[in-house]
Amino acid sequence: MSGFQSPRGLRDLLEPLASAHGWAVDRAWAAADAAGYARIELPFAEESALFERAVGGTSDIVSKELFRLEPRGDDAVALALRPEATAGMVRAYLQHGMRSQPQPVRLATVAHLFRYDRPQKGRYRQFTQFDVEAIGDSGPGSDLEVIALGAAYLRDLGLTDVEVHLNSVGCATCRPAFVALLQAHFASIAPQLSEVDRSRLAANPLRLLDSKEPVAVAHAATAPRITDHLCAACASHHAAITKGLATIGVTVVAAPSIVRGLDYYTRTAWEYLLPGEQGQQGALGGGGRYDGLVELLGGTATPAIGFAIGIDRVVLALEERGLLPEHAKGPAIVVAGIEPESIALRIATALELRAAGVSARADISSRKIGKQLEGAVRDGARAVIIVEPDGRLTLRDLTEASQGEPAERGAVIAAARRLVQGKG
RNA sequence: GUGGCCAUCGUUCAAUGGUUAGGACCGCGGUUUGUGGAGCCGCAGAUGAGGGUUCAAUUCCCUCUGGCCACCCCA
Repeated sequence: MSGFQSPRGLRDLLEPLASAHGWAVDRAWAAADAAGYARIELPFAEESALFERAVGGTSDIVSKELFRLEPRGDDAVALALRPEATAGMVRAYLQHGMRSQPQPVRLATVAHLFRYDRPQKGRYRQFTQFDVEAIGDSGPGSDLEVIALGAAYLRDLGLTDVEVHLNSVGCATCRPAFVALLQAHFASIAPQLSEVDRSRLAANPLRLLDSKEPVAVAHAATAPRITDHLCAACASHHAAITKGLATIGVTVVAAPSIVRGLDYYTRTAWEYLLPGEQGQQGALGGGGRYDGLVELLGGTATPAIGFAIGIDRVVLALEERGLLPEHAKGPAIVVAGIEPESIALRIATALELRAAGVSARADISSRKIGKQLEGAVRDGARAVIIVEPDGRLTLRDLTEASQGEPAERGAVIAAARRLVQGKG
């Protein structure tokens, strides 16, 4: 053993997970392309201050989970690895003057993110998100479009029973009154609340709704629901979304416990969950409307909405359900040879096969031909091409256990191609 | 960041305060020398790291590292 191992929370993806992960990422880009969302690739690091502003300096994500980079030389600004993608998205929107494009600006990315968190299954220090944002539209249409896009992505991967757990967190007009109402509801049992919950009661009462403490959970059941206390504008927005999702055919579950801690979040908040395995790994993804963020980062007031779906969790869910796509096996053709001197010729032949669109690899060993055949079988190859001492080639069909006569290169390669492609 | 469980070949299991830590799978080689996954034979490969207790530790204790679970939070 080498003595080195991957650092905590940072893992290697081996097959078949590596292929599955890549597949889920490819499908994410494809889903974005198909919906007319522009691809954007963002840097892995940004100014720390961007995250402190966008995510909130007191949030866990910034206060204890940020991977801060050691400053070097005369760097003017402190940098950090990105813990989420939205901040960079909005930064890019502002930096590149996208407000002069038709609104909303539709952007999508697949981002590798970093959080200095305590790892668990489905939670790693480096993870990947499919991130979609529609910036510049305040109507319920952009909510519907974005929510449906995420749900369709998950459904198309095979997670056909995704549920959208939906809530509204109101706006600056209606939320303060509701928070006060909520505070009053919990104040009556304050002495029985746990210490964390009591501090939440003072600092962020909405969080009481998703507390895990039994006392708070019990009391939350009878708590007022924000969706019953929205202002007229928020209420009609929320109603339009609920109705629209029904039309679109998305399974919706009302989820009054979905809350967001920061002021710039407004109205729609949702999570993508799978029934049956809710809990431990949390949601597959989540999204929300953040009408206050662009302005917070220095732009003019601009409404926006987006979601992030955790690719790692998606792959985990697919794996647990046996829905991972069969990953590509070995090459269709293995080029073997009788004599060690033929190794270069074997490789040249494999190259030619690939150029002809047939996956192939050469057996580069000096093993006996029997061992080479055995290796080809184990690799799942369809056929073997044997390089004869005279340089001619013999095609052997491994499925039929039949073998042709030695022939010239072009003819054998063409035959191999027919064999492989004919099989489909 | 808090609490808890865990750690033996690449994988999966076994064993013990005391000779060379055992099996299976995988890998490699052989099976008489140019044709297939079996069988048979053989080879390689581990006590995560560092301390401590002890005549003796893989086994008991501590620290570290890593994994998992719950919390926190989130994807």
